[in-house]
Amino acid sequence: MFQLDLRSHLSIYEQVIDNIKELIVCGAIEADSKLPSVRDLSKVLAVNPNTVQKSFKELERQGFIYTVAGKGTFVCKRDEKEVDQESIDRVTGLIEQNVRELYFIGVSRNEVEEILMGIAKNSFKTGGGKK
Amino acid sequence: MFQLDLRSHLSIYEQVIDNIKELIVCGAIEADSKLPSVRDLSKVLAVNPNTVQKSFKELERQGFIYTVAGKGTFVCKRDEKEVDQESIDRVTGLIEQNVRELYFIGVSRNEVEEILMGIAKNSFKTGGGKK
Amino acid sequence: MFQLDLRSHLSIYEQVIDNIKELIVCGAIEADSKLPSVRDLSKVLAVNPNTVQKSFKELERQGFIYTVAGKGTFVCKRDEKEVDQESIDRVTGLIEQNVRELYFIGVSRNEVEEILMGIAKNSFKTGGGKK
Amino acid sequence: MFQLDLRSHLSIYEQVIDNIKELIVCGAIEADSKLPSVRDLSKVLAVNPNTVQKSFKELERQGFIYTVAGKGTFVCKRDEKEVDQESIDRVTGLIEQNVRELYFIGVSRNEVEEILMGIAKNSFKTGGGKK
DNA sequence: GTGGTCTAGACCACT
DNA sequence: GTGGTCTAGACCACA
Repeated sequence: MFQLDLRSHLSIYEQVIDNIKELIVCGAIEADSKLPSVRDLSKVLAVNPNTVQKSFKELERQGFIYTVAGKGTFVCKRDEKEVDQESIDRVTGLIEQNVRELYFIGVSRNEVEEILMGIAKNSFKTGGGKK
Repeated sequence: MFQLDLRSHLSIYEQVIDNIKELIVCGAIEADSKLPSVRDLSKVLAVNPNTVQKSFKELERQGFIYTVAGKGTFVCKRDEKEVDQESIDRVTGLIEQNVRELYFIGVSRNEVEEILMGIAKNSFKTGGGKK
Repeated sequence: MFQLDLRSHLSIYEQVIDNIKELIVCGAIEADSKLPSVRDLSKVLAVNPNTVQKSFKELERQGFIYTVAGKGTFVCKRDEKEVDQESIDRVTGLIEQNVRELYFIGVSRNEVEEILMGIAKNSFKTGGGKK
Repeated sequence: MFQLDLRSHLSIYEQVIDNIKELIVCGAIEADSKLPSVRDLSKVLAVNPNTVQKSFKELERQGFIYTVAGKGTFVCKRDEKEVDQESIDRVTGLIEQNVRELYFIGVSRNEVEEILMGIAKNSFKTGGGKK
């Protein structure tokens, strides 16, 4: 499914969150399809089940998955979620942070703008938009 | 010079790094000018000198400052840092991921574009650019 | 009769209890009228008969229904349930606690009053009252 | 500080959340004062430190406390929090649930209204309002 | 078999 | 000493 980077400064459960989120967001996992069980995924990743569960809990809190007791964990449909300002702010903050990092690296203002405009256009092709 | 947010979940030494980077990148501290000493800065910020020392070490490793034994710590010229295409690609990838997440959350294409334009402009004000 | 929310974090047998209670309290099911059998209801709801059985047991324990061996399960008359002051005090205390939390969150007095008025009216429509 | 009810159907970490929240909301713990450490509280309550930490994490998420790494956990000032619609909805939902329970117990509509109005007035005296 | 909770430890970074 | 993370188990209710 994906691999963990044990040397990363991100904790394991954060990596699990990011990886699953990416799989969901880019459409690699279909809506309402079942995720691997906590136990199975923990075995595959060779980590403790509690760690995986912590990730699942957070993913549910953020509205990416839902759990059905005794059945498993499933991917949310996009349409079912109302646009959540908190999430928008959170992600916008992450982008700002990354843009600052671009400046730190030494990218000029114009280049940053080009990068952002490029992303706005390309990501639309793959990620789609509301209308 | 700047203020720390003790409540932030970023550790103090990371905040020190980020703040000094910010000051350097936006030009508030000129190239080759001297930074406050570890002892002075630790007093101003009311933190342990070890914490400041750790931040300076990391800033030096990242090529933002250099130390002259017995003299102090100084800011590197921007040109001395070569623009690292690999880093740019990595960060650009992260931003793309975040933008996909925005689409998934339900943000429309136009809104995403507005957000990106807003960041491009605001981050320039505070984060500065190469030219 | 009613619908289950498999995604709810309330267990199914609790949902069955709540829904039947609701139907009884608002008068949708008359006193002494017969409830669907465990088997029938479990088919309609597409759940395990044991789950429905468990709900009926609990509803009987709480005094909402009674069973006649070989005949079926029936709804108790409202008057047969005595109003329990202790329970009222307990639940009232919980509501007071919630209201304090609203104030702490920063809701103004007027808004709290509006919220309470709204609940008093809406819950009557669906939840019903004694007379 | 408070006591746990091991026979309650609420899990331990939920009881810890509710108890601490109540202490904060009714003003028993002053703003910016330090809560017992995770380890200490876990000893007092005779539960596992992880259980207490789980409660603290959720309390922080809901905006009642904040943590300072290496220092401890502290109570948020009310003024620092912007009114959070999500929290209002959550608490309003809890009140609705309790009101339904009142109807179930057999309280008449008029009595429920009286109870709610009484709470609105009394809780204002102790809990205070925004203006 | 599923997720949810909990225990009794451990190690880490930070203050 | 503080919170944050993680492990390797265990038990529970539920389906």
